[in-house]
Amino acid sequence: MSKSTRWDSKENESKQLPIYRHKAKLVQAVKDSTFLVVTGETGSGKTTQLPQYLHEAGICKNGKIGITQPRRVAAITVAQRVAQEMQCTLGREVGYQVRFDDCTSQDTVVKYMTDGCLLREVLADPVLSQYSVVILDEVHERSLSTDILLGLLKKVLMDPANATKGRSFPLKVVVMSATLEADKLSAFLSNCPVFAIPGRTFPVTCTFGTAVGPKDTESTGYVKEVVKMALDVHTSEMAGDILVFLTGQSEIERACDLLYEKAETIDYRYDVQDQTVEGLLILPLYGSMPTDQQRQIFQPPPSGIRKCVVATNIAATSLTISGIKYIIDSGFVKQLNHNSRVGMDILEVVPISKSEAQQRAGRAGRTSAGKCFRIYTKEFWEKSMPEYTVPEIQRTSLTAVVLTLKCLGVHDVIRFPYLDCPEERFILGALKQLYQFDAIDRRGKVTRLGELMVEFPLHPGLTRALLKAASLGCEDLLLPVAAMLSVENIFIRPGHPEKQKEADKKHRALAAKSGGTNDFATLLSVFQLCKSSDRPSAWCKDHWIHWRALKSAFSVEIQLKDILHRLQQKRDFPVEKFDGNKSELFRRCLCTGYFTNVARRSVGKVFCTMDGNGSMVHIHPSSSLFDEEVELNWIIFHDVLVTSRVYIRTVCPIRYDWVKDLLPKLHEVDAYELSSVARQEVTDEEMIKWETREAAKRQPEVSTEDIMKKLEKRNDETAVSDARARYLQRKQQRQQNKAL
DNA sequence: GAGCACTGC
Repeated sequence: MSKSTRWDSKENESKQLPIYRHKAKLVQAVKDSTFLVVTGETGSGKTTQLPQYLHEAGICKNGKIGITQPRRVAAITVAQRVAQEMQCTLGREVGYQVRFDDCTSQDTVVKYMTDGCLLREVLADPVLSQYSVVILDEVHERSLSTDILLGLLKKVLMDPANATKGRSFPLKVVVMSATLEADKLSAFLSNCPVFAIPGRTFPVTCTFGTAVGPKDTESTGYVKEVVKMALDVHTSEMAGDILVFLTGQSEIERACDLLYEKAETIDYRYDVQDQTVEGLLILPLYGSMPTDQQRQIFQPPPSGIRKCVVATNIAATSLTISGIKYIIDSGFVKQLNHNSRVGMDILEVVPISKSEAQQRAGRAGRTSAGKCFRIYTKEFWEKSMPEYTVPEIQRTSLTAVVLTLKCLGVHDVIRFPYLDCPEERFILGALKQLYQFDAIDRRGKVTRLGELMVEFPLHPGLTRALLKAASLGCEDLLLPVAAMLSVENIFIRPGHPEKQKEADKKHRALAAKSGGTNDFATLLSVFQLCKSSDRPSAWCKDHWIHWRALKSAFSVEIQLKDILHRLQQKRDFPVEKFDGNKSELFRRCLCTGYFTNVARRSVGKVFCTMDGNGSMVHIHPSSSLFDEEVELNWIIFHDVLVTSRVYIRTVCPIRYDWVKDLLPKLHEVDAYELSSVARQEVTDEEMIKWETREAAKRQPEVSTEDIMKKLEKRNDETAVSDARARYLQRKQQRQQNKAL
């Protein structure tokens, strides 16, 4: 086939897309208004075609067309396809930019990118002077970055003073979403026009089951039910692959084991409805699985064999498997929720939303009509499942977001135009933490340190520790640690008990090599050992270390180092001196970033946090401090894991002296007082009043009683009663100790 | 004495 005919067929293909008939009207609609909402289900062609139409219409003579995607792979693959359709080399007229991979050039006019990348660009150029059109795609997914971009663009463009500032021509914004959220988006963007494009998907019939009722919101019995249903489908439905949705790795492995076991007993002569079906291929799928094993999922099964993929939510949006005709939906998902009261992120299993259930069902109708079997009852659907998934911005810690906004000149972070407002206490919590890290001052203004911090793609605490290390000239200790802590868990723990023992032994040995009492030091040593190894991937395999994760830690470390060196070129980068040994230096730097996560020994392996909540936490058995006998009274920790207990992982022993001056800062500013700072409504009088109160409150050592008083003032009943219960418990314990 | 979904900069 010659090149031109191949392209002709591509062109015909794109002419058959539902969007093609609306080409002229769509281009006109973009020209006519500042904001435009475009809706269309998957398969309408909006992502690949609209940028081409706008390019053809000459809209990019002033500047680029930028299209955001919530995921890297989407940005890359769509750019590849569009470059092919436009017959140009990828990276020239059509390009993409994602973290660690910039495939654009001077000529690039159609630029696909991740939403996070565009947000970074806004930080450097708030009016996006390089762009003539910005298209936000997949807005219904409500990713954190997309939500922030939406608010920023609204704020910039709705204010006529901003619209022309720094720009010589107007910016157009197109917001693309699935049908459901269209009206809400239009209303948000001052009732801008909505352009609806019909989709091109096949019908999926859904049925409800009997296994999970509204009272079973926390049961895990659904694994068995899901397996039963999968076998039922396999034996009674016509040929076509099955996709099962569960919540996590261990659950998936359990389900697969059960399926193998039961599938063996099937007699294909009598048990199976469709006689062309002669076997079942069972495949697990989850994010931390090795990539080559993931690839297997996409290969079509041998003739006569039905494929059954048992997956996490990764199969809902990130990966598309062709040939799926049947969906089995457990109705649950694992979700990370921020709890502002205890200041912790907790990963929990929760019922999915109705819109998410529809999204899952839709995975069966990509190539032909399909069926979706929900194992939960209609009553569960009505009573336990919310209409929509709570957007990320209402579920996560906002510390980094608030700093970003403040650096963009948005001082009033409470009345910022959010599509859905986060709870005020989430914002106040973020402000409090930024203040504790010296990123903002008492009036809520970004400090010099805050300006440096915003440059790093890290959690603010980690950034704080890194900057401290840099000012002391020991950044080489912290850069790898920061990189290791910002990628997925690098320690592999297999399911089988024998291998588990072996992996644990290797991990313990690695910890021992770095002293055996500091998990952060272990991370540093793993990073260094692997990096200096001749065959790093083999080294990882031998030590039960996740090679893919470590590889990305290597890239992150390089990126962080680049950012740091760039900032150090500037004149006023802080420089300090320190006399002491390396281990102390290392741990002191960590303290600067983790003094919000200090805990003191209570009894045995139980520690008590010092953040005002006084929560009881346990050292996780994976920590090298778990079976350490040495006297540890004070520790800092990286994160919390709530399972059968409240566990802290990645732990490091410290001395009270190192944090004693920092600790009062934890109680110095109550979130309530910061609320006025957040709004920038403080008058001088208020400020003086506040300062006086603060001065009165400042005491050499913070006692539990003080924390109690503060909590009571907050009028947060649960917090108070929880804290009181804990306080009484501790008091009792002290008395018992005294008696002994 | 162990249970981490998924993205993204």
